[in-house]
Amino acid sequence: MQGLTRKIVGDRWDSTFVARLRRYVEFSASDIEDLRDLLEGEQSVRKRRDVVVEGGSHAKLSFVKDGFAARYKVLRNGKRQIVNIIVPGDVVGLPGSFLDAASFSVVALTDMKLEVCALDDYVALCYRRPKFGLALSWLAVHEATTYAEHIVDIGRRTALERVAHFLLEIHARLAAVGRAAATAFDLPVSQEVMSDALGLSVPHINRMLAELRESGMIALAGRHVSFADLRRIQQLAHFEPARLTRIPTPSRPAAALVTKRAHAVDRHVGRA
Amino acid sequence: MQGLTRKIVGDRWDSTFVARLRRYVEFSASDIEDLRDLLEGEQSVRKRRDVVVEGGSHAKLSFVKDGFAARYKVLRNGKRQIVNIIVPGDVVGLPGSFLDAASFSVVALTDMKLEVCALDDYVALCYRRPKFGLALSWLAVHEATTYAEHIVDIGRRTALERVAHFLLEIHARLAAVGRAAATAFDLPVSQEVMSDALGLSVPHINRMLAELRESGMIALAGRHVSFADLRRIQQLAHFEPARLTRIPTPSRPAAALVTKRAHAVDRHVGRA
DNA sequence: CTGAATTATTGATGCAGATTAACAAAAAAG
DNA sequence: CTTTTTTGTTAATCTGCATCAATAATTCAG
Repeated sequence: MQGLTRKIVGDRWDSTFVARLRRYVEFSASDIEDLRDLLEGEQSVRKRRDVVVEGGSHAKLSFVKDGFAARYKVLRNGKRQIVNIIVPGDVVGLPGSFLDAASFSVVALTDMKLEVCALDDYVALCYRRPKFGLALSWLAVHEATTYAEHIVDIGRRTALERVAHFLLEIHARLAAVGRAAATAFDLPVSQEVMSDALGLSVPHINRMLAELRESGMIALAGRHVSFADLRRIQQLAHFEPARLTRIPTPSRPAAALVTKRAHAVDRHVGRA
Repeated sequence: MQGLTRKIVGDRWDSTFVARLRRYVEFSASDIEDLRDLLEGEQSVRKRRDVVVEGGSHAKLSFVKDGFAARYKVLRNGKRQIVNIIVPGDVVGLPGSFLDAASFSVVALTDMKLEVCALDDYVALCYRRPKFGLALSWLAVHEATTYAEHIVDIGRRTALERVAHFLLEIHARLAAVGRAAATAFDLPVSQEVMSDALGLSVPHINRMLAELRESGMIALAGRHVSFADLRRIQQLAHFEPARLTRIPTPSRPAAALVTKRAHAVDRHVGRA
């Protein structure tokens, strides 16, 4: 059952997603082999179509090889909130697989290429190679952190700061998987999408972009964004890149379990 | 190394947190034993103090036995955004353990009791019992989903809806761990905290609470909240409880890995 | 190449919610 | 019980951004 899969999958499938997983843990060649065997082949999704992630036992995990998507929710009043922009190297299907009702949907913002595997199979792999379970945890935590930053964005930043922060965040995420230059990138996203991601109206997004342009912080050529002065815009946006640690390797197999006394934490109050 | 730990920990430590983990996977008595052995003892944190989660290899996971906390970030302009309210049964230390710099902090909103274990030890346990790695993934995904809902809240709901949704969400989370009645609960949280969680000003929170009271949706007695008409307020808030699925058990040890053809997804567009 | 559909841009108007400032009511501290 | 600190409540004013509306510029489909 190996040869077949590998042939369909091709030889350099591992680029984006394995690179992503390797940010969290070290994987051996045989680990990667095992993962590769789970893949059911490449899927394409057209721009504007939903990326389907059936619930229950048919649930799938999809690794984004190429293209952009957005996870969103539509309220009864018709407003849409985009919760996350999905970029190459991301995994689609995590929340979807875990919740009965798909309370969130995912649309392709561009044509996409996905590598799909069944959640059940991935879980089985985790039992054989626990490393993958941990990698999944890290991935999920990383995603949660992205969401957390998004909350700060929407909750307490001004419109201008939000837009700036949004651009910087996407840039950083693309750069992390080698899809962006040092100070520029392509953002295949309309202003309407940005407005739904940032909780602003389209006209206002437009004005803020204009302001960033006029103040010389960014340059726009179609949907190519470049940062004129990275420092300055980072400062404006209160942006700080997330530096994540890797999963501790089990060097000491079942580490010394020293029992410690319970003690009160003694630190200062948490307000500024 | 067992007996000692167990004595300190006490006999019914498992109530809240194990109940929480059991929402995701089935655990045997011996699984629980192993987890228990990791615990370093109970910690107390006083109201208004930071819950410390050292980074790097000293990272700790803390299981909240009792009390409330808030994960937050303070911007340079002095504004604070609370990203998540932490309730009994939650785990503190996930993002903190994974990121180098503690970009978020956690304050105790009330006096708290925590059960602490070293992240390294938990990781080691995951290698021995992969189930725990998966449980951690589910926990993290669940948390991410909570965050996602919070983004929708702040991004696209009116102030009134936000406050209503906030109350309903906390209520649901408390009810899930047996800390709330069917239509009432205690919310040990000041209006300032609510304002920082919901991205609103304190006076406005106050008005919205008053409005909910006047319209007969809630009753407030000090910090005891009760819902007069659950349906109505749920409707107002666009609230739908999250129903999560459990981790598929590896019934078929290394499930049949059938290779499937790559095929394009064919569904309709994702807008309303 | 041409009309249709998105997407971007700009302006005028209104309102939701911020801000500021008191003051009342509770807790907490002493 | 008194003082201090924290929390809640209310009101007056101001503003950032939504909303609505119209037009230009693109992109897409045939």
